[in-house]
Amino acid sequence: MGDSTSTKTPVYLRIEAALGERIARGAYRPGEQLPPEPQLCKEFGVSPMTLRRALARLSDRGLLSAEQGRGTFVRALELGEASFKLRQFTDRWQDDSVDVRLLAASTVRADERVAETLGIPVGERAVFLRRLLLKDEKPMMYHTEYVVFDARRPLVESQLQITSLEGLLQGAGGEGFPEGELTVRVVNLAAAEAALLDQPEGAAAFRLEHAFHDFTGRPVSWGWFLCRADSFLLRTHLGTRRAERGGME
Amino acid sequence: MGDSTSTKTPVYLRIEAALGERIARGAYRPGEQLPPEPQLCKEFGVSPMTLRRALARLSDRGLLSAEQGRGTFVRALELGEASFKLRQFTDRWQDDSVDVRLLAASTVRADERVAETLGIPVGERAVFLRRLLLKDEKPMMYHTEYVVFDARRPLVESQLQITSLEGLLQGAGGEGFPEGELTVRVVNLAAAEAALLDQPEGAAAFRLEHAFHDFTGRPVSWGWFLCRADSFLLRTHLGTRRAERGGME
DNA sequence: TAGTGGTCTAGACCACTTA
DNA sequence: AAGTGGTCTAGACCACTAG
Repeated sequence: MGDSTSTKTPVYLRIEAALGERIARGAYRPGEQLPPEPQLCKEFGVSPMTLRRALARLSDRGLLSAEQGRGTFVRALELGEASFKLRQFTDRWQDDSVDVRLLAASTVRADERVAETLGIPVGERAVFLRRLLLKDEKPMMYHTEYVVFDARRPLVESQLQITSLEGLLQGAGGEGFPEGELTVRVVNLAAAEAALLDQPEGAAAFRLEHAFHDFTGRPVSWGWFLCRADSFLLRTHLGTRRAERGGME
Repeated sequence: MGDSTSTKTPVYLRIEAALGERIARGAYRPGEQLPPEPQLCKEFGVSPMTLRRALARLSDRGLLSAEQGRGTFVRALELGEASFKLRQFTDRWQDDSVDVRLLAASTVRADERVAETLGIPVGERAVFLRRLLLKDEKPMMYHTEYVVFDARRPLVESQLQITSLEGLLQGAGGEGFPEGELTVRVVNLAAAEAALLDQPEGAAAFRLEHAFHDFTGRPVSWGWFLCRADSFLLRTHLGTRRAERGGME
């Protein structure tokens, strides 16, 4: 008597919720062993596969750890298990008040760093792009990007037409490319960057670097976003509570 | 030719790898529909449940999206789907060369901010802790923490005995508490903080804030780590390649 | 209506741990 | 040997989408 989780919810989700609730309330304590699967099957009146589906999800969430031959145990909360989704980082800019202003678009000769990152010879041509992203007229992100020049692929044109953040996030080398790496660092803004972002020189900022590759593994694009410290953060919840749904709060 | 994934690998993992490979090589392109499940079952010679397990994992990884009644489709790579694991953030400090130095341990009267965050009246007693974390004698993180004072729970003592980073990450309010929130921001270091971290004043730094609750949802602990910009970053891979395993690279 | 994915069953067999 | 979790089967029935 308790959970009247609208009867249409799949059984495995209800079991997941029920067990998560017990952990949250302390009925099952960290380190404790859960009842064996056959017993839980009887308790919930389901087949092994269904029960295991619920347990697997709880394990994925880091709440349980199953050890073959020993049992299933409640895991103590570990900071290291936390994971941050980039989506929340940019969610608030996903509306019409966001403006993408193209500051520069040209081809340049690759210097040493660009050449190495893009896997091309020094001096080779590369597309160079700079954008400023504004929300309600206020600058929020400053984007720099280098794209391998390829006459057969009209990347330049499609890139130039990007005027929304969604387009930029998907189009930043991502259009159809299957591999990418992202790195988040923290930096002090240089004078020019700070000025564009309407921040004092040396202000702290996130630096979100991205690199994309094509189907053969060759680099295609490399760049980074500088994000104002006062407008961006990463947040996550650790533990039993259900993950945040939308992202609005 | 190709994958001789040691014959002991479970079938569902081999199917996941095989399909992921096709996406990575461009055999299945973003937006394309996958063959229907019955066909894939025949191709791989497995039962529906096993195939679906592989598909479910690929969906979880963001490579596929299944739509009931329509089909299963290859998803284009989206920046927003990226997720960063905090583990990598701290992994490199998980050895014996890390030293935890206790700078302060006392009880204080909660000021307005502490009181609000910990959910106690202003002026109530709280445990105050400051630690400096060093690696090879070099300061890396600066930790500040407030813990609700509770005479029945000898948190203070157990906290004082923490001398390893592992202990601190698990013990930072985490010991047996089922809920927590983490926030990553970027800040400029104040003079005192910078001095302790051997950085110039105003240097950019990560600020990892943590808040923990007990089984009834009441706040127990609140604090934050300041992390040198040159020693910390968050990195992730987007796309088909298998997620990094250990964290060492 | 035909075809798709989503859930669930009631077992089987295997791998591992503990005693 | 007994008990644990891990994998897998060969179906069933349902919900949804499309023609």
